[in-house]
Amino acid sequence: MLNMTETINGLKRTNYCGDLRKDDFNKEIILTGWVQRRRPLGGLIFITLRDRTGIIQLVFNEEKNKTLFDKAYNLRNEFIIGVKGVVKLREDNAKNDNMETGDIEIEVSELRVLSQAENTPFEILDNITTSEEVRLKYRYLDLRRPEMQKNLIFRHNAVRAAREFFYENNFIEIDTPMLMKPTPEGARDYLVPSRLHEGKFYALPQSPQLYKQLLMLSGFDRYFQFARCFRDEDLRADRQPEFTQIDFEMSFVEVDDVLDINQKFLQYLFKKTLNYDVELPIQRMPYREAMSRFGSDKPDLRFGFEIIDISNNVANCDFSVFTNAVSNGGSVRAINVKGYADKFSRKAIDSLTEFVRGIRASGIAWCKNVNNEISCSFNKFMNQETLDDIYKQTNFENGDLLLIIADQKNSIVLSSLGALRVEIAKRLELVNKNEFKFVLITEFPFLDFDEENNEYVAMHHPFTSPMIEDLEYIETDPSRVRAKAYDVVLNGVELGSGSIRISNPELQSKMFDLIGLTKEDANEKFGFLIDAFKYGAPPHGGFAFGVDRLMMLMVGATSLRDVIAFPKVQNASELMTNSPTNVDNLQLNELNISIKK
RNA sequence: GGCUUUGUAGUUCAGUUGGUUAGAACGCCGCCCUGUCACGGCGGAGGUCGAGGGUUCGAGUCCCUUCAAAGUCGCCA
Repeated sequence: MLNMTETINGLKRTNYCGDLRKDDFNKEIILTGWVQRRRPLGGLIFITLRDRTGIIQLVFNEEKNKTLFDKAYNLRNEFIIGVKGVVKLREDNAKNDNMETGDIEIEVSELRVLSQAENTPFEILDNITTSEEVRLKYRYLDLRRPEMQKNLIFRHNAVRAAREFFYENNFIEIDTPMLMKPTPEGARDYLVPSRLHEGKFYALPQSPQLYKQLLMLSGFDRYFQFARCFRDEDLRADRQPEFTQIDFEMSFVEVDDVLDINQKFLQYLFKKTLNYDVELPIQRMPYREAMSRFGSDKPDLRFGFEIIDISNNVANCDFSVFTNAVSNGGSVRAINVKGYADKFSRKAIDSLTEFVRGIRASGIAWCKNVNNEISCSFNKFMNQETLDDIYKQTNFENGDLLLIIADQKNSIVLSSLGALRVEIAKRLELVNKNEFKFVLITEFPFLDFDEENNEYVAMHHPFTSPMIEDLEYIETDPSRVRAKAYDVVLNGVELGSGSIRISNPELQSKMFDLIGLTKEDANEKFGFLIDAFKYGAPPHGGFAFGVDRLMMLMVGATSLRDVIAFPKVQNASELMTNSPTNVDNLQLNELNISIKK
């Protein structure tokens, strides 16, 4: 086996496979690449050669060179070869219109086998049906597939465009530490034990938040960074424990300035990489409006089915499910699946009910109008007048399906209807991957009430500035206070978030106070920041985009794993290297760590 | 931590109320083939049915435990 492999000495590549065209005919060229496919036809052998740019056909003719032909006969898929040859035009009847290089082929004069290859566990092709589990175990093979190469090269181009944008807009690129002080608030930290400080730990950054604010205090004015971030929380299709952010911060700005840079960046990026025009200004929507119309702070605006409050219409009917919800502080709300009533059989509605039960709603009440015949799951509980009132309120007409959820908790009504409208759009195949609907969600609540611990927590982070006009409620009605915090949402996915920060030390200590952080706690955790603010802080604010999510949407992938070279799977392990793993006691002893059995 | 789905050849799957030697396609190997490009034709190899235990005369199929993967709720300042 070994003596079959040859060296590359003296064989210097002149071209990439996918770049050659018919204008190159008669040129002598040298190519390197992977054997995509071998097609022997008796005295002729065709080889498709692949590199990162594409594929091209090589041809070997037994009559012209028997030794070379025999060598080519022994090639197999994924062998790595170098060839010298001449570009030939194909006869008209031998052209392949499905191939970029289908007008030409290479008549080979020299062949070197640079590496042999065993049969791969799956074929190196697009449109394979191989499970992700197998693909990830052999990720290095999966990454040979043109689709994956395309995704990662797209990502490279996007990152490059992003850097250009921020350079051109006067941002300074600065790295912040990967080993930093643990922050028990928010997501769980990935901890790193310190050898030199027995029993002490660093944490990997969840975000460079504090450092970037300090850079503003230092006067860098505009900073950005491609920041790797780590959060030890459970995974989702759009959530990896290790991810990349385009992180930036600006001084002497207000909300509008940050949002303006955001939308200009998106416009630049989409134009440069996809040649797609993002129209400015991007629509803005206050948090409260997003929640009441779409039941989500990351609404997908590619389809309708907005949420309609019918609490007032049903408050006095005889259906206790509705009346109980309303009288106990909750609500009854509906979405009108306009024009699709005939797509939802009784069974389909049952499965939607199952779906919402999974998100804590107790069930769905429904009305259906097919061919002007109305069927309704709750009409026996109310008079015609009330029904007509509901129909009018929801614009319920022939062909429509009305789905109603009632609960004593508004949050359950809204979030389940919000999830339901997305699920319905998915089932009706109403979502177009090539359509990009942006929305800027603004005026997030300043505080979030944690029912479990009966306390207020900062919704964004404790350095977020409240809106000045709401400050008067901060003692009397804290939940009413809105923050100068905003998100960018694309097609129902949160692409990133940011805020104007507090730059006044007194306001900052008030905020710590409000979220139940004592002076001592605050000093212990953020003393350096509080100190820093004493020496002067410019007004500042910033933002961070999730690069992985952005790439996922831009290439039309449904999982982050398709735009990350070596991703983690659902339980946060990596199938290829099989990490995390046990470490030997020597390593643990040095760190003074013992594992509890 | 909870819920749902999945696990059978290298890969993707089928496998009936529990019943003979577990099948197909693609891939792989061999032979034939001078214009293929998802080449074609003929022949062949390939299985711990995720693992362990149980019920049974008999288990891929039923039960229990466990492992792995996907989605999701909680969680993600």
